[in-house]
Amino acid sequence: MSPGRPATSPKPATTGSGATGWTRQPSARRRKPSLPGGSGSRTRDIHPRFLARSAVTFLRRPVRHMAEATESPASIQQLRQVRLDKLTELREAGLDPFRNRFHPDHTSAEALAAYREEAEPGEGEPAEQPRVAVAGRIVAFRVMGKASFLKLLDRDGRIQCYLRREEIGEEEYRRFRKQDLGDFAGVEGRLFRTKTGEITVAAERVVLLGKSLLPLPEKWHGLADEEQRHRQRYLDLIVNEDSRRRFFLRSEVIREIRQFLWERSFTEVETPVLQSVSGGAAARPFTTHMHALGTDFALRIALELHLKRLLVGGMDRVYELGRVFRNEGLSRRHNPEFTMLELYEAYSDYRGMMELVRSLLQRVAERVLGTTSIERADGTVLELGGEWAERRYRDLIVEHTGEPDWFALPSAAKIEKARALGIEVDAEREDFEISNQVFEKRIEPTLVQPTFVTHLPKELIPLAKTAPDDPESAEVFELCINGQEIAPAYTEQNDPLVQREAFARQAGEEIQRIDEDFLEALEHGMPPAGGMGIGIDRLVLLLTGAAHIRDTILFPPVRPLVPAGETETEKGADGPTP
RNA sequence: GGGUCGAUAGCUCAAUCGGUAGAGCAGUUGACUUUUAAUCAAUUGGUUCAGGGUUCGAGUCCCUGUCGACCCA
Repeated sequence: MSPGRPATSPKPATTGSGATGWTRQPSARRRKPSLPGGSGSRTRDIHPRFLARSAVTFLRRPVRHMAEATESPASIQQLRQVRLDKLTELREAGLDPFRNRFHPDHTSAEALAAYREEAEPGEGEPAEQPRVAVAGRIVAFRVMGKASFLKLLDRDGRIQCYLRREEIGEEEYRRFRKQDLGDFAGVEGRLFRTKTGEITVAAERVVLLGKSLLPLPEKWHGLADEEQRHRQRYLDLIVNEDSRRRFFLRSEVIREIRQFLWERSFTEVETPVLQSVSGGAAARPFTTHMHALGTDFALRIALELHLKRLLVGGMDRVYELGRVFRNEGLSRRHNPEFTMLELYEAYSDYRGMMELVRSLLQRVAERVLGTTSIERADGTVLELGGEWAERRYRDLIVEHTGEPDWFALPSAAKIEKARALGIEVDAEREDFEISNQVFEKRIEPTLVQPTFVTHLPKELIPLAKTAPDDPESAEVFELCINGQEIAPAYTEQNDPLVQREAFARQAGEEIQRIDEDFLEALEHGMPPAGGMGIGIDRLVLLLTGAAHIRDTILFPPVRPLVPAGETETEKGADGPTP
């Protein structure tokens, strides 16, 4: 009986016909019978999990299909088999398809820059161009009879190489024509300019450095499937130039930030990711268990409380650039795991932070993009240069609600007004929460050019000092750019008694979540300070105009690929979360 | 959680009214010594996400499920 196939199948298996080696003997029949061949070992030696999207569909199938693994993606197995055969041929010819030693002395960009324009041939002067050794992945391969062109991709980009049979020898040339897209190769030769003007390496030697067994995605359209781009980011990086550039840029942004803070005498530190009380922000933490101490821990949701302990300890200018975790929703602008910069400067305040964040962002944009003007996809230009606007939170609310006495209105009137603005507010909300809904939904999206929004209601910000000129407000700002919050900054609260009260108000019933250890640190005395945070992922989003925060994260979270039926136990073990 | 849309060859995508599942790239074979999305000729490759239903006949219509994208909460 044909396994897994109903007896009434419209395509009855043709018995025996699949027993020959299907990869080497493509027969004349146009349509293969249902089983690709009896060579189970050939298809079983790679788990289908590794076979791109076919893995997704394969693994979602009912378990009974697992028995028929040999029936799984035939075509990709054939492509792979062809490359395996080439690998064997190479080895039989005494060549190592994964050889170790090749030392490129130029990257692609360095090689292109090394070309000497003044040594162009003509004028009776023979071309005398530098000899270079480059290495990379073959991403284009054009064979034209006795000569071939190929393009190598390395960290700087692409460089073209030109191979002539006459130059590298018949045997070597024949071998090289068997090279596949995706293989790594090293090329040595002199630079020249082709008649279409491209600077190219005229190969004198070509070395295979690493064979690839699986095909690259399509060269022109790249990899389009969003999920696959995240699961197999390495493929995305190879074929999608935008993505490649964005991640190198992200690294440069971080380097410039470190450099800037170094110049301003900040000390970089690392504080614990695992914390017994995760504070410093209002967010649901991820929880875990430490066996050694027999205690539950939470992953940090902010860096703040530990960095302030360091202010107490005398590290006057301190920062951390690290991952924080918030067990909340995923969206275009939110990822549960993200990278944050937090810095604290003793004897500074929110005004000092304004100067610092503006200098920092202007410097980063200038160094990384070469300009402080950023054009969005819709044509709007974000201008980071010059001075930035400064608005009070209350003034913005009054302006946008058209209600001069907004803050004097009773709750019911506020809710009614908010609903009239199309904001859903439930009746249980406190007054400051209603106002903040208006701010987040209606005002923030309008703040496209850099704007410091200052004097937020102090209920929102328990870790900042009260503004001397406005007892209802905290002495803070939120920097908004491109319609979203980029950086909050405070004049930090250093009065331990006021801090304790604010924590108690915020914690309400959950009094056990107050970080007593932090309060004790404050009681030893903390210098006055300004503090600030910047979401690095959002900053990269802003600088690159990426559509989604996931596009700024190399490996964003994805649902694990697990064969159907294996997830049940895990679900059971974890239990439902309240 | 709700709504909308989607899943077809390794990749990017077609498939008219429900009537023989196709193309380009990649692969294979051949031609070609300055190409560049090289070109030309031939050719391999399919569980149309899964399960059920309607029908003489389903990639297409209906139901259920899985996964994903977007919008909303």
